[in-house]
Amino acid sequence: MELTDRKKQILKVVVEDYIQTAEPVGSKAIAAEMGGSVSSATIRNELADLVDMGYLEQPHTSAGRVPSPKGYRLYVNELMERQKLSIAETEKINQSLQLKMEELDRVISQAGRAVSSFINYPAYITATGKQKMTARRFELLPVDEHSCIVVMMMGDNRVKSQLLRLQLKVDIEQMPTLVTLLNSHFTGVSTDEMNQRLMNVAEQVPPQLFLLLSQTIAYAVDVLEEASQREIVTAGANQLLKLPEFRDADKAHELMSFLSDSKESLPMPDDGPMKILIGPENVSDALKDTSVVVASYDIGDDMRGLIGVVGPTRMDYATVAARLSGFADGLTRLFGKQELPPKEDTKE
Amino acid sequence: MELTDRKKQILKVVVEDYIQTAEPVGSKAIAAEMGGSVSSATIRNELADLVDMGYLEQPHTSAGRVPSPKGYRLYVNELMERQKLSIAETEKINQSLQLKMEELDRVISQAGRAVSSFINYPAYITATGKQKMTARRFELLPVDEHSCIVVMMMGDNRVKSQLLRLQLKVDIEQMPTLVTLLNSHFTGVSTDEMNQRLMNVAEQVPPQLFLLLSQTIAYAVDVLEEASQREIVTAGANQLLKLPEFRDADKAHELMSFLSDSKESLPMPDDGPMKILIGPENVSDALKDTSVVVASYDIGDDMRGLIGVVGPTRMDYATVAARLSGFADGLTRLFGKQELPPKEDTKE
DNA sequence: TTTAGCACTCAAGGAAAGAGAGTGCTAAAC
DNA sequence: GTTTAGCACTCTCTTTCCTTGAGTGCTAAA
Repeated sequence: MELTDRKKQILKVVVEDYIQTAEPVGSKAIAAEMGGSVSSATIRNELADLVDMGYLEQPHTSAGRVPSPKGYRLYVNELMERQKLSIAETEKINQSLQLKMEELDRVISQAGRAVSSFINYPAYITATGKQKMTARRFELLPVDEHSCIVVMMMGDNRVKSQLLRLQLKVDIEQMPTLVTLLNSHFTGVSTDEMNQRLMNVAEQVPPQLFLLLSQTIAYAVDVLEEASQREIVTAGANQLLKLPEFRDADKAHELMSFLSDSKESLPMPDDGPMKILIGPENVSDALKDTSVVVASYDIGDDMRGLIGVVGPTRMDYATVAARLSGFADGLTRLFGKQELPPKEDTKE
Repeated sequence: MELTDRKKQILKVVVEDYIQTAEPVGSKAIAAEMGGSVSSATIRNELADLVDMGYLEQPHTSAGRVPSPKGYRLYVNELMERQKLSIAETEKINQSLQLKMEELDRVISQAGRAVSSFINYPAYITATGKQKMTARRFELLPVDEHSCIVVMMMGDNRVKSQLLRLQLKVDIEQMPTLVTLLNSHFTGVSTDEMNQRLMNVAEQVPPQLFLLLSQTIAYAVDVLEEASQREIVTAGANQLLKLPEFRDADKAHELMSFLSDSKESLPMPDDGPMKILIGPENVSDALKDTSVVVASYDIGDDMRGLIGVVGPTRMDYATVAARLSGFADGLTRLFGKQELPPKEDTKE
């Protein structure tokens, strides 16, 4: 059977109507929406065809039609009109991204909340480095006999620091030696390699310095490993409860638990600026009845973030896609503008 | 009318039964649970009295009895047997607090999740300084001509640092002057005062240094203000959906939105190690039908944290109280052990 | 003061009936 | 061949009514 233009148009109407009302769409309503150029009986014939072809489903014999995942897919690929954001909306997005440039994590979690509250679905957000994070530079600042501050600059120019308590007193004069050693042997290499090298220099360094050295490396390894593992933040899960498809507490609970406990299995496509996954296209079982829209944004050169929203398959794809890519652009701009000064290597 | 011992015992049975089943408790069940020493008819008489006295309520004429807030209050104050944690439970709590001592924020949010998942109710957690945070020491590390790292140690010995981009080139030789200035004029004072002093020194400092100085102070003010404002983390809101009193999506949504949006109005008592607020004893409207149990824990000398759980008035107060104080103790121990080295002032 | 007995109340659950939305099919019209 | 009007049919949803059963309140006796 052929998918005529009229069939497509009807499909479009069904999808858009159903997205709004969450109620099966009847032939009469479709006829009305199409301007009365054809009668409801004609529509009925077409609808029957569309059901046969798998684009629509019928909850029961005497109900209207509901789009199938295949129907949504066609809609998203061909029928949907790409929406443009209104100036007001763009304005609002940018406003909600007027974040002080603090720590990356914090910015991200705030952005996640902003996305969720603007799109009205639960959102998740993450920043992932394309490669393992390494240290670029170390510095030790003596505080007193018992403690010193370790400062580490990472590959992405973020700086982390902490107070270290010294187990053994260390002569302040020896600090520079240690810093030189740190910067020459422990920068630009993986955490495994750092541990390795620590072992290697063990004998060349006086014991009380070695203790401090290994504390420093332990700290560095911790921070680096945490930084290179993607942290996923979710926000706005409670938005689900407003949707008719999640009025059932069990369903809502299942999805919300998934969102808060098993974030790792949320879709993380590694290509393209935006991806839409409809119902069964999702791998995770918990998402089989939901759709996910994910967009990516850039953080400097070698990092990349993802923002996604999760909603019912009956999702307003056009609006969500438009807004989400608005946010992605906003974040790209945000990071491009303020962070990551020119990347000259500064190892001495 | 007098509150005889038997009445109290009956009240206790009603509360404990209702806590478990969430169903109104009938006279027959109570009689059975009391060992058959009295008949259900006698219980009925007593129940009628307890209703008159306001300790119990009757959903409708022919239903069993349900504790009123006043009844819960009496139960919590007098009747409840303080539970001790089993060794296994203590073990489990300590295990879940085996957190690497990273940034305070991160520890706290992880602890919040642990609390929630161990107690099975939504939890909130916060760390609040008793006083405004101040800077204790500054350091500037030149990176290259365009940037330097600012390191600041705060009053609680936490260290924060960030890369600053310089608008104007700064002579490296001049840095020490600036550091001395920072440490002599901008440590130990409020952020307002810092801004004030910045204005005062404006004329005594060469312009290109002043720019860097003001960037540094701006960063410091940001960090300090953020550190002294209580951040409240909530976790496990989805636990609500398992409870029969929140099967209704609207109710659940209302409370969950409150928990995620208006955290500031969660109960934050400033005295005593533990506080239990039952139903209408809560100030916030959104919590009028729920109970809150809050415990406090210590972080070093001048900071103090709060963990609370939110649940239905029908909450297993004995267990929750025991577990929560187990967590509070665990956190106190955690912070006492690792953080905050001896507090000698190290300003030069 | 306690208890047995009994009539009474009320929510919850199920069956039956009616309403309404929408379909599928047929036969006529274009 | 396609479109349309007409009509019987199907199925859900809502309402109503009835039944059931847990639990009470009251009375009178122990």
